[in-house]
Amino acid sequence: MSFSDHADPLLAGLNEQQRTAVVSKSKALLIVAGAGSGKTRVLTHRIAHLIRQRIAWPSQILAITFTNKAAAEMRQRVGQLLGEGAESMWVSTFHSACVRILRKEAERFGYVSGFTIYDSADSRALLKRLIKESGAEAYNFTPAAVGNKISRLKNELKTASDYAATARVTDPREAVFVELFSAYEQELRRANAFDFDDLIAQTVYLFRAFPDVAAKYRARFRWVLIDEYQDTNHAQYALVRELTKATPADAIAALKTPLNPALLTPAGDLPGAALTVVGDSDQSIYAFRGADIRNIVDFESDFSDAEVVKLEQNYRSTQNILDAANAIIAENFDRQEKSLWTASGPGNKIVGFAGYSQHDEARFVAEEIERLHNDGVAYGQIAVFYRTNAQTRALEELLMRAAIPYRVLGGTKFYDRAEIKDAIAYLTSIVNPYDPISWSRLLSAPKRGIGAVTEAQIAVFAETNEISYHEAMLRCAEIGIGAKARNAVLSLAQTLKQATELAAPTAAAVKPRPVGEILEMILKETRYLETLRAKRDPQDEARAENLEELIAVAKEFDAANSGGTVIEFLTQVSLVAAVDELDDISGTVSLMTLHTAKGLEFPYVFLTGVEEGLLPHQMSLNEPGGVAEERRLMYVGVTRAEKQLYLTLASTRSQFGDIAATVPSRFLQDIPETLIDWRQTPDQIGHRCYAGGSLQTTGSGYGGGGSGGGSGYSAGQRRDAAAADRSQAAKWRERKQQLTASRLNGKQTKPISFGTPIAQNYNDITLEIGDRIEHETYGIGSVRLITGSGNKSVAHVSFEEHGEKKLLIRLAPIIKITGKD
DNA sequence: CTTATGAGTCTTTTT
DNA sequence: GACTCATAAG
Repeated sequence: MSFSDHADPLLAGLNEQQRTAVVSKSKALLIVAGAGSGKTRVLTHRIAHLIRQRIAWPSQILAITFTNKAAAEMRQRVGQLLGEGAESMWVSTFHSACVRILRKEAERFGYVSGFTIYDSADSRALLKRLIKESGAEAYNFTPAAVGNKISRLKNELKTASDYAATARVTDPREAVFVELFSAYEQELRRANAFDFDDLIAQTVYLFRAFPDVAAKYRARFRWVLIDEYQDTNHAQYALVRELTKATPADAIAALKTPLNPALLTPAGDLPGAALTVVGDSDQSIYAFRGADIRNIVDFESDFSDAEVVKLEQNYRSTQNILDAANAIIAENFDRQEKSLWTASGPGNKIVGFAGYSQHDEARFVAEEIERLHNDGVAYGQIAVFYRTNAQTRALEELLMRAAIPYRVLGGTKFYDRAEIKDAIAYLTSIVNPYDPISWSRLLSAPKRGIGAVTEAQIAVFAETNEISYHEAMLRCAEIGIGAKARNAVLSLAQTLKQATELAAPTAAAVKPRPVGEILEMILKETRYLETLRAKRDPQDEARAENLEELIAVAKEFDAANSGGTVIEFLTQVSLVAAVDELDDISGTVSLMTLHTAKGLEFPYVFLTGVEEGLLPHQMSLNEPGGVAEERRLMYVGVTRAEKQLYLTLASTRSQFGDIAATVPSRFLQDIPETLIDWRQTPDQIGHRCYAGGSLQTTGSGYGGGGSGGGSGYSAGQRRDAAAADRSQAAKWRERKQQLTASRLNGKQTKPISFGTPIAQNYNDITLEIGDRIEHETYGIGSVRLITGSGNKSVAHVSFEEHGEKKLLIRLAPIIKITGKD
């Protein structure tokens, strides 16, 4: 501690670089912050410093973080440093900030402030309809694929007409895609809805189309700070540029409300805001979402007077962990040289463990956690990471068996559950009765005798008369719907009307009711909870409980936001991220994907599934830069650990009941051997085991990818395996066949409920036209036609009592009685 | 119109 | 293996 600490308590305990970053007055500041280098601390202290020194008012600060959780934390920490005055700062994610701006300015460009935010499921539902309507199925378009492409384009700030201008119109597929894209844009607008990507892109368009709006926000936000800058995409980058641009004098003069003259230059211009970005290109892991690493790499050339501060001292991990992390990331060639170091000593070696199967791996994790816990480590200090959500199954199973309290972050999110989406659809529809997605969803939740036909009739009526779906329902007598359906529609319409009245009373003097109350009223009137409870299924009981939980969430919201509207509640709900759920981790082990883990730290970290095909993931291998990104992902995972890191893998991994041998991750080999203390090495359990005997059950042809020799394959089989390995598509085909085969085998060994003769011939008969067969339920019939081949052969059988049926020969419960008559 | 069943499809990461 | 989709039966 030097004596200058006394000059400014905000600088106390900071190192040289950190201080430089905190006090910098640069208009453009890049803080290159290695993992664990205290960047959150630097950011919060920088903001506090700006305010404390009267360089900025709190209201002039816009700080963008990656998650709402991080935002809340930052606001709280700044508040702590200052004692007060942090309320008027904007601290939020890109998405939340944009929603706030859009809600305020929506009317300017034909939207309503109560617009709906479509999540990816909503977008897909809309696209599905559009694909069907346009007949694009013929071109093999799937909602997911179209959605991804549209998302990519929107992240590049390309509209449908932009794209149409560059697309090869001669390609019919391209032409159809352009159609879909523009239909999608139109439908969103008509529904008064934005998708996730729109939130950013439309804000950029808003600023570009309405200079006075842009000027207003530029004048307000004089200090813009962006965290995790390496994960910004082009649209976000453009947004930052728009916000921090200088504004010419004539645009200022055009403003309705004049600006504080102190902000302007003598010539009357508004200079650009000061921009601080924090990031680490080694931790860029969202390229699949359009994140462009160049945003951070090119920062210095983007802003000619940029100052760069590098934070390389790590305060989080032991040297052993850092050495491993450095060794892993050093293999990425196009990076800026940076090496983390710590003063905290080598610490424990990394513990490695290779299990026989994912269960074995999970068992090790569970046992080790138990051991740690017995040694006095709190569960909340332990985290388990994995590459894919599917890996949670084995982990959860073993943790549960060991009675270890755990919590899965992300995964099947609360708000993704069907019953929750149903309830949310009601609220959404109340706020935005023009939104077809939520309306269509609530129609049959719960089932009330309104089917596809009735729905389509009402929808058409609403759309042709340009009225809301609610209004169309009220007027359903004009449509000519059957009496039974009509009653259901009318009663639902009444409920919606009542709810709308509660949420937004027509009389100005009446105050809106709290969200929890409205939700309860809807669930009561629609008898949704009642219907669920009436069923015997325990799953439905769980659903009812989830709804109760949602009501509790709504009431919590009401309590925390007095006078909070349904719109605000919905906004909050639609923008929650996985980590935002991480409020109380004190008593539980945390399970999460490597992506979710970014920005977090834990004393004890298990990084599981360190295998080829998983980390790096199979899917990344064909993508340009894919493996480099996977490497960064591994780096992120490793650097989350403070005290102790575990790296685990399994020599076989089964997905979908099909067991495959695995190969240790290439990243593992980059870590110096001396850093790892193997409890069980991959060699100990390696390929010998795989080659030993399990091959019979997994079948031939799937042994490629390095499992190599030593097996009982014939030369021909091995050649087959190699050939299959050569092409991805062939591999998939091969694998699918095995899957089918293994299922059939499984069935054969199980006791079969119907007559034994059928069981014996279950999956291995050949049929010809004219054969007579007996089916378990259809009885006797004769084969009229055979289509398809191999496993997929289908017999068209005409049954004596049930007419003609198509049966998959391998699967159908049939027995051949006689040959041709 | 709803529900049950069988077949077919897709498996990376997420604001 | 989980989920969706299409189809047939209730």
